[in-house]
Amino acid sequence: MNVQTAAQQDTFVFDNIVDWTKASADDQKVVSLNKNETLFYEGDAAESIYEVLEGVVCNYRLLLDGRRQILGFAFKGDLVGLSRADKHGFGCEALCPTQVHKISKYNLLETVRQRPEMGHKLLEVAMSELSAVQDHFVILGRKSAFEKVASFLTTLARRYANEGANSVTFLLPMTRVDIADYLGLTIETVSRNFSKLKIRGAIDLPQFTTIVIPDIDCLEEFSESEGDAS
Amino acid sequence: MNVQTAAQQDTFVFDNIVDWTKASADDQKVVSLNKNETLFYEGDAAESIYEVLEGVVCNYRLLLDGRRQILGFAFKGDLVGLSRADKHGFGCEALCPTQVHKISKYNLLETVRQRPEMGHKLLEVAMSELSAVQDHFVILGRKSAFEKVASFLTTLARRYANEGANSVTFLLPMTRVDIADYLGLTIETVSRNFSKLKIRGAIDLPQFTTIVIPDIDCLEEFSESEGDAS
DNA sequence: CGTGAGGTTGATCGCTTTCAACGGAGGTGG
DNA sequence: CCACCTCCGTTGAAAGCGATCAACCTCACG
Repeated sequence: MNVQTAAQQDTFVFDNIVDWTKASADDQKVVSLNKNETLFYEGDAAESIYEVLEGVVCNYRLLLDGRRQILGFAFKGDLVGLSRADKHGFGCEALCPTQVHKISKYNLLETVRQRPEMGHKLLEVAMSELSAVQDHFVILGRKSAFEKVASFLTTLARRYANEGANSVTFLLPMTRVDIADYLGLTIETVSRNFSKLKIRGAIDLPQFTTIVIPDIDCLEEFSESEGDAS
Repeated sequence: MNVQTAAQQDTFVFDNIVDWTKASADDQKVVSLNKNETLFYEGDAAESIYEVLEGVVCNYRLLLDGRRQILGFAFKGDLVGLSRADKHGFGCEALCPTQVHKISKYNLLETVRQRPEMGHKLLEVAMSELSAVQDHFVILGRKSAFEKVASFLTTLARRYANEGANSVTFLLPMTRVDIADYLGLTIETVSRNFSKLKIRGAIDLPQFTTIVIPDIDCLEEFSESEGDAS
């Protein structure tokens, strides 16, 4: 559900869900979404939760005047739509062609009732979410634009990098608008700080969507220590 | 755990916890804290969770250079320290004389294993947390300083107001520093926007810590519609 | 090729921060 | 009892960062 979730946790979550789906019911189905298609809107009845099988979705909230805040991105293996209320508190849409596994909330809760250890695991997923959310608070509330962008790319880099690797190349699944709405910035500011990171050699951008990070540790240093050197 | 939690939910949460504590164990104890005393630090072993019995605490994260982000406030009836990891991901300290109920995490998990419906309730608490967290994201990422302060006071007002009442007077449990660190602002900006709200008649401040809100609905209008009138 | 969406870069504006001075409340000691 | 001090909050002036406005670029697609 959130981009902060570390790679190991993904696997952990994924394993759990596979477990549940095998365990619980047979009315579950796969939903396919194209780029920019909506999985559900804020206010829709929250009858199901979803597991991302392939692709990326984002959760977002809108203000009345159209301002948007992206709450988090959900990658393969992440859960979306977990909510106590009977209505979704946020919208969710695909950033690229995406497949999700639709899981009836009723069945899920039934399973939890019947099999305590499932509830325990689900609780752990929810708690992972809560802790994943906290970096994002610090980023939004207390970091400069430069640090925000560096933090964001560092997190993505660690997600995409192989175990133990310190360099990585990947394709950005989201646009500059999405990044801006996630970090509480404008697209121009995001773009300028991409350039700034490029000038300093922390990243390379052979194409708009291709990110090359030669040294993740180096990039990470920019994420908390305002680029004060000129 | 979070100031966004609505009053009804508090009661709901509180009822649950009372239930658990009766159900589970006998090694639970009450911890008393004075103003500014720490319940636990970021990185401490997370062996217990806490229920606030009286007073207010805040959860916060620090950056290396001392910048602080308050993640949320926890009032009477709220839970603190829920976490999947074995270390606390944030610090927690009292804002005023406070009593908390210390609940061994081990006992809690044992209870959940033995009594599935407890896990279900705990899960609902965690999910309430997640949804409570989302307003805060919008506030931090997409609102102006004026809207942030108005949003904050509106939430507090609804928490302290009697059921159905549209006006309320209460004492702020937190300092301007705390508010600033919660909203991602400086104390000066918080102070200026308190004054701005006062000039517009949305609030009154007979003393520093006394907030008078004659019309909560009116105050709320400022929380999403930038005070564009002069 | 023409067109449009997405991205970058430059110039300027304005909100929030920073720096600084002041004021009130509470506590302590002479 | 009052002078003094410190903490917290407010207010003013100036600086700086990110937003806004605007022009241009790149690429995919018809």
